[in-house]
Amino acid sequence: MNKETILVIDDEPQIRKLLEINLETNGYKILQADTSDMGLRLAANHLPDLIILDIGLPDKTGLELLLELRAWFHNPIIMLSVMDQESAIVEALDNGASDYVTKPFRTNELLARIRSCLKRAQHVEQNTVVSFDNIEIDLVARTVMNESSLVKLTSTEYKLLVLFAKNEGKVLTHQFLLKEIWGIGYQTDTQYLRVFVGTLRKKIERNPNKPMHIITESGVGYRFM
Amino acid sequence: MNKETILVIDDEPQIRKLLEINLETNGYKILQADTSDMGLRLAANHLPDLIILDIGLPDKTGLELLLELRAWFHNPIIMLSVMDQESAIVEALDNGASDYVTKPFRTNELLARIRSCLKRAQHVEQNTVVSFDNIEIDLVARTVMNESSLVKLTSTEYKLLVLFAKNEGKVLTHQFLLKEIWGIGYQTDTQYLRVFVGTLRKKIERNPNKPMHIITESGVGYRFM
DNA sequence: CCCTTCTTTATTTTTTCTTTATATAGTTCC
DNA sequence: GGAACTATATAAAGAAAAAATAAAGAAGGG
Repeated sequence: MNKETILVIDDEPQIRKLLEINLETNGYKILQADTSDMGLRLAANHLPDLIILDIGLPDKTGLELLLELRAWFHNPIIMLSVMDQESAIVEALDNGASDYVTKPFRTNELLARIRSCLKRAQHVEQNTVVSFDNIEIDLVARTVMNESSLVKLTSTEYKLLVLFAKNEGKVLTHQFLLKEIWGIGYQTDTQYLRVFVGTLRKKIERNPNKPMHIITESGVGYRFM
Repeated sequence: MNKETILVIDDEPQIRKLLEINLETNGYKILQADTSDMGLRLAANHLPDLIILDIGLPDKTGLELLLELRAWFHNPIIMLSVMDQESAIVEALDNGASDYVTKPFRTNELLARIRSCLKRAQHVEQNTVVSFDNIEIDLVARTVMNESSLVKLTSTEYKLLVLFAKNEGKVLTHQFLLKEIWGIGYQTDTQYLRVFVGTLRKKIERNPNKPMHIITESGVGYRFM
């Protein structure tokens, strides 16, 4: 799984260092900014999964930056502040902050709040469905539909189909396919491919004798359309 | 617009009164419970938009109740507690609490956190009863019916079935299932799964030899339909 | 101590993979 | 264009892997 990226916007180096150590040991990738300008630029360029934003910045108030970010940035933003002033908390939360933590904060609590925010954000994630004409592959559910009816594929057949789908239009050589599915050392077993391409065609082609999706490139390999 | 309903579960009458006044003047409809049993019942019957849950209840710890609620209740739950212990906060947040506020709390901050939670909750439809063909799972009562007769499941079987039901249609890998039910470190004990899937099938499938609900995905895992 | 549930082991059954044989299609070269 | 060759497709059998089942032993709770 990919590391989640967290952007820390804070002008105090010791806070940044503290967060850097703690976040990195917990498996996050971390970006740092000490001004709101730099923070905005980093956020736009890297689209972090979460932003930790200090309210007291030199060039702009954290609240202003929060509003600018919220115009387009929809991932969680956790506000950080020495101010334990209720009105600041209320204002931040009402303007789109996902959470508000006052300094000095407890590391484990902050980490738990980060996890909580990230979990919530992830929930909205949609299914990744790839379709080609009559075929529909749902990579999350790991299902394949042919003319809207569920196709039963073995694990090798599924792997092969996904590999084809990910390289739509390209010619994939026998060597490449064999290496990807069976690993190195099987690169001469072209017959495997013929058998599996055969069964795949039976399962997903409208007319397996006249394949429209898995095209043979004689002497080279196959191409998926 | 309809008034949003908030359920307060707390055994201290003065806290409930305080919340009642503040929430009602802010336009919320409020329900009150002073025990976890009553809280659970009210939650199931009224499906409130948000729950405020005190961690120190007479009959059950707030964390236990949180876990029971989270089996089926997906709207925000804000934990309330006199305990300012970091481990309690971390535990609550990691087990599905949407936020955690320590007593004595500031009213406006709590209201802001309520607004924040309600804003991001997308009001997903939630059922306390999930059914599939001949199977009916009551997540509140923790009971399962097959052809309208009660099925006796062990706690592990129940957990497995709920996990399946919550991921209908998706292939769940052996690894994932083992991690979710038995925890990390059991990820090679595929045989456990076979045994438990076997007993589950005997209890919920019309014809356990031709399962229609728990489908085997050889080499990968299982899929619930 | 009994009963329920969980864990292990052994055995059978099912599914998938690999291999072989043979038919069919495609290429090359005359 | 057609024979000779090469590459591909298909079918099917045997081997291997995975899954299902049964049942015995262990653990834990009342």
